[in-house]
Amino acid sequence: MSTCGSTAPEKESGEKTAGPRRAGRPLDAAKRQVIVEAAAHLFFHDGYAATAIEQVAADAGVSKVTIYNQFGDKRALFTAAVECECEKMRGHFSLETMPAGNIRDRLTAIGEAIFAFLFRPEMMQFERRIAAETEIDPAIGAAFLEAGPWRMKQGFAAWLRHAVAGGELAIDDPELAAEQFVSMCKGMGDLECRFGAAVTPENSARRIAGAVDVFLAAYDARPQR
Amino acid sequence: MSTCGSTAPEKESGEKTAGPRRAGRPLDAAKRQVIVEAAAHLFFHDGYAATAIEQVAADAGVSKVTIYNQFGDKRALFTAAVECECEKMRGHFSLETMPAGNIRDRLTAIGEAIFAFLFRPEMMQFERRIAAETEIDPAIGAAFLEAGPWRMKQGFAAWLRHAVAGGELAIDDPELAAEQFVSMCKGMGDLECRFGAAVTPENSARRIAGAVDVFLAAYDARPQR
DNA sequence: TGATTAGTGAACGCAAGCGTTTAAATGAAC
DNA sequence: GTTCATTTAAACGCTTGCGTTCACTAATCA
Repeated sequence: MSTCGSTAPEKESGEKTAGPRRAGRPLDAAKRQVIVEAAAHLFFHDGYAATAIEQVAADAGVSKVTIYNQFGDKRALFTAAVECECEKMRGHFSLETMPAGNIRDRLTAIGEAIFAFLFRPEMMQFERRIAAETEIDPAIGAAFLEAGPWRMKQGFAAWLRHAVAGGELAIDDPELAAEQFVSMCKGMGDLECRFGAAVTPENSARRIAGAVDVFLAAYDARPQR
Repeated sequence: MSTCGSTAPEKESGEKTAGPRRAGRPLDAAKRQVIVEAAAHLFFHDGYAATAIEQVAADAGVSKVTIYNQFGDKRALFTAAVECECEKMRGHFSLETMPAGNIRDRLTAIGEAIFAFLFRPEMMQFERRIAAETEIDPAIGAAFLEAGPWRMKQGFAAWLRHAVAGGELAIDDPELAAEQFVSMCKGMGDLECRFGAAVTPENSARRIAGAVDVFLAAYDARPQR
């Protein structure tokens, strides 16, 4: 459980501008946290429009007025939920703990890890919602790209650079190569998932194996034959 | 302008079941067509929830009651709009008219055509909407996959098989290879577009060129060196 | 202790929008 | 020409849900 929201950067829009010190009872940070958590769950499960503030209040065990007190309006609450989720995402994925082995096995493991991470139902839901809301507020989409895909791409590109330095791979443009590998792993599974078709484990395995094959055909520094 | 809707298959839900012949004034097929057209525009531009039936009626130059007469309710109208759009899509993309040249140039041309087709703003909008509504009605997503991505994949796989038969490419699994090529062409441009980031022509060109390079490294039947 | 602010629960005002109804006009079939 | 269903315009009922107000209680600062 992360602490996003409890130390939120005090935006001016709608939220009370907390000066050096205010008289009277302070805002309850714990409640704020519970509210954001409940809101995130509902927003990303049911959608923005389909989520009623009253329901968020009920789930959070809090009065509706408290929500308006803390966030100002529904959009601000949604933004806070997105920030919270992005914050969680930042910590979630890392390539540090990948197993050893030859380059082929390691790539396969990475492909599987990426796949497992991206294709979780919650992640698909989250992506769908963010995409829908990006039209209304582009900053939401930008925050997601920064926290998720771009960050991941940089991490994987760094990993590839390391393998290049070690003489295992020969890559001119690691960023591009990173995109290519991840894209091939996803293949059409991406679309199928988003549009409600079942993605079978066999298909996924085939895609990952195929991605490794093609990737190594292009970038292996010491081909087997 | 296609004629989708005017010869709709007379679903039982909400729509009048037209037997062999009914007495009185028949439903106006031309109006039905105009309504679907207007509805599609609004639904895919503003979203399902944000589209008011009254607005559809106004845009179509038709009474609201006529819409309820023809379609029954809002969801049925949306479904009709999706079917109409899918029908249009079926005719739109073909690889028949690709230019001649060596395999490298032809692949590049195909990559560019695919890219141009998929990244049109209307297409991105359409995809977003369909994804959002798939949760409510999975049949909508399935219809889209059938009419769009899967169809396209089959077409491209057939093209690849042809190139294999001609001795230009060496591919075991053309369906998988088709996915890989298209996925690499899209790269992260897909995500960036969906989440509101600008996709520069330079990046797109780089992705397509990179896709061709990697694809040929893996599948070229007669490598240059 | 007293001022100030947050939290609660209930009620309200208000706007949007779906789907229906009415009464009159239109148009196709027989 | 009669018959019957569709079309139209306007109005209505109804639901949902945002955001606010009120009276009251609880917590914190000075």
